[in-house]
Amino acid sequence: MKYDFSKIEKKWQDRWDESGVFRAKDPGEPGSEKKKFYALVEFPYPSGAGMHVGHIKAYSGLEVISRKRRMEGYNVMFPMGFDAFGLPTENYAIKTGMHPRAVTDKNIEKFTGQLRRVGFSFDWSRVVDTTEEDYYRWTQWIFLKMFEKGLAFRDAALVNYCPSCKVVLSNEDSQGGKCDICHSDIVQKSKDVWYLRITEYADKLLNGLEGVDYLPQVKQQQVNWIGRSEGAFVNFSLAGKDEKLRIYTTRPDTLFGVTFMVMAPEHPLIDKYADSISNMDAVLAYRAECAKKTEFERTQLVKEKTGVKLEGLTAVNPINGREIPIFLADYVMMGYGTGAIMAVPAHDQRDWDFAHKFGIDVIEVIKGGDVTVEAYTGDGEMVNSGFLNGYTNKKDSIRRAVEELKRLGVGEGGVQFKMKDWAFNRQRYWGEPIPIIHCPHCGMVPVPYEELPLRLPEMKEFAPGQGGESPLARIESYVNCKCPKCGGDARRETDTMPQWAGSSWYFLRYIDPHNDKCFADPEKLAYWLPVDWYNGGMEHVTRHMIYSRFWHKFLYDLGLVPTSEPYAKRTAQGLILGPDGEKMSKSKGNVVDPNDVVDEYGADVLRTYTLFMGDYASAAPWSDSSVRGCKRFLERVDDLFSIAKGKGVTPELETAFHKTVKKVSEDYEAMKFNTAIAAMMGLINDIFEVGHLTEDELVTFIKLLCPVAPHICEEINEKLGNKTMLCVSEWPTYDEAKTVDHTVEVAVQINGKLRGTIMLPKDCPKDEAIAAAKADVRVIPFIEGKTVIKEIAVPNKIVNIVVK
RNA sequence: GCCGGUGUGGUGGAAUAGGUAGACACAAGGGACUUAAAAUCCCUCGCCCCUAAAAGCGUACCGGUUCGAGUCCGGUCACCGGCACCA
Repeated sequence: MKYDFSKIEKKWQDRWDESGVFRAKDPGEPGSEKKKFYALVEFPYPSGAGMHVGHIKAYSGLEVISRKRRMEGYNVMFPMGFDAFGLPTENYAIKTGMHPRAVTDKNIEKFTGQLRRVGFSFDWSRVVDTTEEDYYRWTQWIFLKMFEKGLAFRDAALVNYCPSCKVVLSNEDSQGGKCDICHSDIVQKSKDVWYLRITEYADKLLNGLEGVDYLPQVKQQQVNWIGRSEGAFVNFSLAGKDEKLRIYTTRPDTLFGVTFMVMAPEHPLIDKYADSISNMDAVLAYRAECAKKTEFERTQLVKEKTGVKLEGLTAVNPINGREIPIFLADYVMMGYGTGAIMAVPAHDQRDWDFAHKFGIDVIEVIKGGDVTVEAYTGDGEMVNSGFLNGYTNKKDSIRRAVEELKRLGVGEGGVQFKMKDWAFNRQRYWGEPIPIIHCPHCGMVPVPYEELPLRLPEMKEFAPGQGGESPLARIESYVNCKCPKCGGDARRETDTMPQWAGSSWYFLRYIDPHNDKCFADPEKLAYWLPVDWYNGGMEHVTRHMIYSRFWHKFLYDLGLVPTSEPYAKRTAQGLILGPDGEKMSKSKGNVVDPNDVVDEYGADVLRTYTLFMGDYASAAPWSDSSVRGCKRFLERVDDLFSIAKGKGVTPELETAFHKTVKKVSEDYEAMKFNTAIAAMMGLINDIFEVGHLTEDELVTFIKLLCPVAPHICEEINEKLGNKTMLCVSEWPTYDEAKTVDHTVEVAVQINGKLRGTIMLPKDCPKDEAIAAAKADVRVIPFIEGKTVIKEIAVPNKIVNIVVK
């Protein structure tokens, strides 16, 4: 007997909507006295292709948790929105001649339709769209706060530039030397760019990880991204000059092994002492050559070291007075540390390679390897190192070296981070305008807060300008303005913000999405924060999560949000691969559209399958035939109604029910949805074997299943005559004592090999279990005529008899 | 190269304070019902073996610890993710 899913799914979606059961209650409203639970999923980028089933899986996890929490009596907020600024929309708009606004609206409508059909329990009254004026007004507002505090600043820099998209990209966006959006090669270009000083929060971002419940891999990735290293700054003097060459090292205890210095080709001291450098031509040529390479090429390739020696300029080791040569080499970067290093070829492979090529001395200072063959990077006894000789512990020798540097006044301990400041501007139309005015007299002047939002002006042609100019620069009426400070003629900043901006604080706006006085009411923030559980993809745990944690911590320091961390817990779902086992993509033609699945099988089947297909955190390929298995399961659930009679319990099923309630309750919490569903499948198999169950038991069953397949469960509940909707009824409980069987099957092993099984009463004493095992007909042949050496009995599990 | 993860039937995957490997599904094969098909129901389903039982072999590979190892330890290989000349 098949149920008409298209009819009942629409019916229940409408009822949930009309009754407002999924609306989160703000402080003061009836219902807000309950404990709050804020579940957050990463809001989608509304692309023209629409959603694929991977989105559904990403939201289904916390959908189940949210529905369970409501049944457990929580006031739940589970919101949804759209991260809609960005290049794909703009590129599509340029291609088709549509306006990005129209494209965005159309895509959001499509996404909303897809989401609605799946029956998610989102609070649709809180939808945010990062491209709406009411939203980006506050994105700009937060930016101005950062500007006010000196965290948003402008600086000339070599930037990653994408010649195809005609934009400047952050390092994060140009990983691998390729543009993140169009995958063309990045080139280096000098330009004035906006930065957010995220490095100022490096320590806070790192330390904050101690107090949050993130998946260990998530934490580890963030730690690596921030990349804190402890070491020392050392000042080498330039021979014959009153000048210091400052370097950073993580191994100040290897100072006696320094045989040369390396500076980044762009190092400013080179220009300052150009007169002293006799081979300046070669130096400049080398520098020009390096400028052609991207940072990726400089750092990525395992290539032969290149470099050039500075003739006429040498450095002096402050610890032993030794005069050493200075080289330029592109393996040293201006952007990390001080742009110069002390080279210890005996104990750093890069330095060793370089020394080997240029015929420089190698001095061993740590025993343990053969430094004539390769660098030795392990631990060992310090040698050839003056006051450090004899140290064997790395920590101790470093501490001693730092003390000595300090005493001599030539250096001090210090910390470096791998994380760089965040390049924050794009020369594109479809983004938040940066609300800054450039005045020839007053410099950079913020647009007054009361004039926000600074609206994105209307344009017909918004293709980027030549040479990386923002299209906004072409609108005279926009560019030309008066300085808010002095009233004189001024020019407006024409760059826009990157897509990461809007997603850095959206979880705050959900809390109070319609507020026009501030980004969110403090009382509401105090009630809802922090986000109790945030789920999303592993690909966002460094960039998006670190950026948003940075914004949140900034707002916390201003006293504008009540918690220092935005997210109390973070989990991640795995991808859904195409049926061919490849990552789903339009070009491969292996994308599965949730609408097609809903049309053919219904939303409940789609939801069940995305959760049943495998471990939630792992990638798994889509399988059409496996979807049919979930359909059969739900049809069998529907069939339960016809065999449910009377009240009370079915004795044969009682233990199975208690076990299943326990298992499903626990598995949902651990996001082990696949085994939870398997347990319910197992139970339904048991029920059909018995042939009947009670109405009470059926209610328990559909309550367990309803977070996964809510429509069919609500329908059955109604057919049973229950007036309260299942989604607001109480989560079932179980009796721990009734989850255990009275007789258990115990395995019998002889010498560790399974030879039989025996049924024993639960908690049967060891000696009785062993006696029973020995008496088993299948076991007797294996012990007859042999000497028993040892007998092991694990209660309710196993008996192992060792014989000889 | 470094860091992290994974490796289990034809397939997706279960099972780790060490204790009956393959739960739950999918696919496949056989049967029932049907004029027939679909749907549904029943049976079989790691390998070896003509079949069945028994025995033997099986959780990437090699070795170790243990009464007992998918699980712990050492080594090897493969794949996936992240970072990458980071001083």
